[in-house]
Amino acid sequence: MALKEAPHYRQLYEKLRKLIEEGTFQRGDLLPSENELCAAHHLTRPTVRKALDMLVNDGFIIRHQGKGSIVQGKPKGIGILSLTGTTSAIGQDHLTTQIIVKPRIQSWEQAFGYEISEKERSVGCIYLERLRLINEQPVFYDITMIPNLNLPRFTSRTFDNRSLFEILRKHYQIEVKGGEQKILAITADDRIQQHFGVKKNHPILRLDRKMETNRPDFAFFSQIYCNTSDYSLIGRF
Amino acid sequence: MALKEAPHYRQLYEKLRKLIEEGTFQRGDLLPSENELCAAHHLTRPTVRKALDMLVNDGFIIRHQGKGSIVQGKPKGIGILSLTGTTSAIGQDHLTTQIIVKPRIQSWEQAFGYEISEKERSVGCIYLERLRLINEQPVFYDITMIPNLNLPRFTSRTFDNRSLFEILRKHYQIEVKGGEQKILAITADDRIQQHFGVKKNHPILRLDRKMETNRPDFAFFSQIYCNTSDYSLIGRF
DNA sequence: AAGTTTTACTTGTGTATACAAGTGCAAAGA
DNA sequence: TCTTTGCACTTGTATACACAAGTAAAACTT
Repeated sequence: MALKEAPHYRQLYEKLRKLIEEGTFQRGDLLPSENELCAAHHLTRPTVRKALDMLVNDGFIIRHQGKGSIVQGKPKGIGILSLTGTTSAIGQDHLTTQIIVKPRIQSWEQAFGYEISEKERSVGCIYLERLRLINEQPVFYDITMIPNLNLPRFTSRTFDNRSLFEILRKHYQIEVKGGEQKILAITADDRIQQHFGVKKNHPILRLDRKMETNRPDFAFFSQIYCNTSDYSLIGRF
Repeated sequence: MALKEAPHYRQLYEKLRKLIEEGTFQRGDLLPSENELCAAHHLTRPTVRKALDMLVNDGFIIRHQGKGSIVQGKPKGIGILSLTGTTSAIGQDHLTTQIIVKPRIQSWEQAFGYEISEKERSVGCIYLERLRLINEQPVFYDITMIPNLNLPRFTSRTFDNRSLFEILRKHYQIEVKGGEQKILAITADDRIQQHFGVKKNHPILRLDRKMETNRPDFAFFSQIYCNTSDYSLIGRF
């Protein structure tokens, strides 16, 4: 069962996306024109335009008629983790991750209010808890549950420096395409108070999320507690 | 200065969107096939597909190869977190709006932490405050600031039943295409305590948003307080 | 030198066509 | 009767082309 090759427009999208993420194209740069991309990749304009449309949708570029495609840079926050704080931009340097509960396989009946299928229930889930610190200050506490389906060696991987999304992308070709989320404000309970070092009644943001992926029947779930007193969440919609 | 007609794919998108919003097409229904839409509207498939692509992006339909375009209904509970505006959140029946500060023109220097241009500053902004209730229970309090640019008769319009987004769409052909937001959890201050009828230290969700529109240099701003104790925000990302 | 027009680029919209690939059902076969 | 095949439908991908419309700079005119 050979993997079918991705369509051309998707391949081009991936290439360009990578070039932007790696910084070859910087914010404010002009992408090669559509016709140049056509020639370079032996494609026709509608195909090239489809790839560019995807980049627009994902916030990597904007286009101006008569001018060209202008690079915006990596979109901030498609999976939460972009923040803005009193201290300005946060490079990944200042972000550290502590694994509170190492990835382990366990049973589950549901996931943060989201229903799971019979199959997902029967295979169990990969469960982990992480604490994220920015400048040594705890900001996120997240609990993740992933159906234990075709993820070899997952529990033995390291999560220290990379985001979960990136690991899924690189090693398993799983791309988060979107999802559903509930957001609410709560007060910290005992456990969260401890992790965040805050007092009773401290306001905390909670996100319950279902992440949908490029695999049609594969989704996973997270519950995330955020201390937003110094770093608020930012994102695009 | 005649208004230029919208492109065909956009017109078709509007038509289909309306049919879905009005309930002519219900969740689970199949839309007419692409070829049928071509014949009915005298368009070619690429044009029709572009309209359908937009409906997919906005969550109104999904498509299955070999089957057809399946109506999803109005994008879910989203309200605040997607482009459709708050009125589609619950079903308009249970949602009422009280205008706390009627739309008025006033000066501004900035908008909830977002920078504004010199021109925007000089023309002033349309300012309004609204309280939204779900089943007679106050849930949202929002402050909106809109640059006072080419919006005739705006301050005299009624906001009772329609969302702000819809008014901008219908009367000014302004469509919110996306935006940026900051989300944080806070505790209710005196004013919010009063509006929501909650105690001190009650956790409240606050969103500071910049809304970008189809007009390149036109954006507006909202700050939204949400009492999420009974209704949590639902959204897609 | 300053203003205007032209020109050569860019992206935006739209048509016409072809074939691939998934779905569901009806007809033909065992 | 049950299974398989085939067909008619659907959406997915891709080519090739044409013209509209916005942008910027070169070329021309005054």
